[in-house]
Amino acid sequence: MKSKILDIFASHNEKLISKELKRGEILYHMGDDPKGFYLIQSGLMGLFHIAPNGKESFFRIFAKDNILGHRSYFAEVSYHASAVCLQTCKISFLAKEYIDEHFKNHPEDLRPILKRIALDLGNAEIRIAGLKDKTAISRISETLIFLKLKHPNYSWTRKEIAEFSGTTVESVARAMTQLAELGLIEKEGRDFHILDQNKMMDYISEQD
Amino acid sequence: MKSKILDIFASHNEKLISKELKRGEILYHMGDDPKGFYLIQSGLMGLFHIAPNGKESFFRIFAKDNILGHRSYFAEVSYHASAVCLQTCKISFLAKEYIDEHFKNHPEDLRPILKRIALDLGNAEIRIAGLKDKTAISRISETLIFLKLKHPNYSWTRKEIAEFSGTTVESVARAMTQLAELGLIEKEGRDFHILDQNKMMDYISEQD
DNA sequence: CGTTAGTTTGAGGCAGATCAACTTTGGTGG
DNA sequence: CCACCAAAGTTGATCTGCCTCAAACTAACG
Repeated sequence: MKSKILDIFASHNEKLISKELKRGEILYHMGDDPKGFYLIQSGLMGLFHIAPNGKESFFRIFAKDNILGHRSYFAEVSYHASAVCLQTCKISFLAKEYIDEHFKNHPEDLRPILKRIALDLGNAEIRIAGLKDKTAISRISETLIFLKLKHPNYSWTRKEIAEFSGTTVESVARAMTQLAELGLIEKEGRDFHILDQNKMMDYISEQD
Repeated sequence: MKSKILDIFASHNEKLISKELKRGEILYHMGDDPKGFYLIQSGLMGLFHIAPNGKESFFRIFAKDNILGHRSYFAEVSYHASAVCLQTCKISFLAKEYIDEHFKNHPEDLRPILKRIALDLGNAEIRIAGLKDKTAISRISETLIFLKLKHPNYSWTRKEIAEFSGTTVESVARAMTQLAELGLIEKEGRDFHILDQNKMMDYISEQD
């Protein structure tokens, strides 16, 4: 069952503006005001926060058929993070006015978005708790599973893994070396594979 | 402008179940399945996560006219945290079935809830970033401002401040001593007052 | 192949947690 | 009303996980 959100884009075909982004390009910046929704047709995007001191945090991933920019639109605030292209993307943009109109006519379509955001809020809060009660290697292991299972073909960089797990590039390198020695993952060039997810989950719970 | 959510409770007056909770009592536990919405008539509640190793995280505050249990209901998952009474509460409970029905008939009422959750998601993610890029004293200072401005009459404990800021009781005590010496806050028994919020904000930005 | 971005490894430092001992507060029951 | 005492808060000493800094290595792309 596909989200009804796609229908909003489908039914406004002639109003859509297409964009193409290459790795590293930015779709929108922290602090910008939301102008509408972005639908990812293909590729991979990440939502990142950059602190005044330069430290980056990686909040969420967006892939094909995901929408971007919806949280700030509904919260009625400017973007709290920047949307960055991880892998060449084709993106459709639909302006605010059409979205306003759509939800006025189809308020029941709010529900799948509410569900998505409610899930994301739960995940975010679990990550807050994890930053305080889990070790670095445990968060890194979880992140490897999460990112790799979600996008097996994309070769995640150590930096992305670090920013998602709330650690550093060096800690990720050390953790991955250790996990490889334990036979839980396998390194292949810059990429990696998860060899035994169950043993890895067990390993995570031991780390307390 | 009051949220329309209150109307859902008002219009189901005869269906409501009243509860009264005293400090420390639990409204629902992590892992329980949502059975409906809770509306706080008076008092103060907190949403807490307890890790296997015993470490607690304080996610959100709920006061008069706030609803509780809505996130899990819309996410369609069990509670990810426990709702604990901080100050004697009067609470109304409205069962799921009435809520289902209400939103089927009034899907436009989803919007204020979506807004609330979208804001909470933003706040949660900003807290994730802050745990990595801000110092302990900076997070503690922010937490003092946030908690005290939101509920000036409630005497927040060092433990609550610690669990909200992602630090420890001892770090909070030390930070508060320091902030008092700087003339930014004033300690009065176990309670405290913020003397100069602007200077305190400046102080926070210096901590990088 | 050469260049550069990405990765690894080592050494060292430190912010903040932990552990422990002591003090203060404020509620309550005699 | 006051004395008591358990809970809350403070302070000092120590410890440690992980970050930081630095330097060498290597994959991948043009």
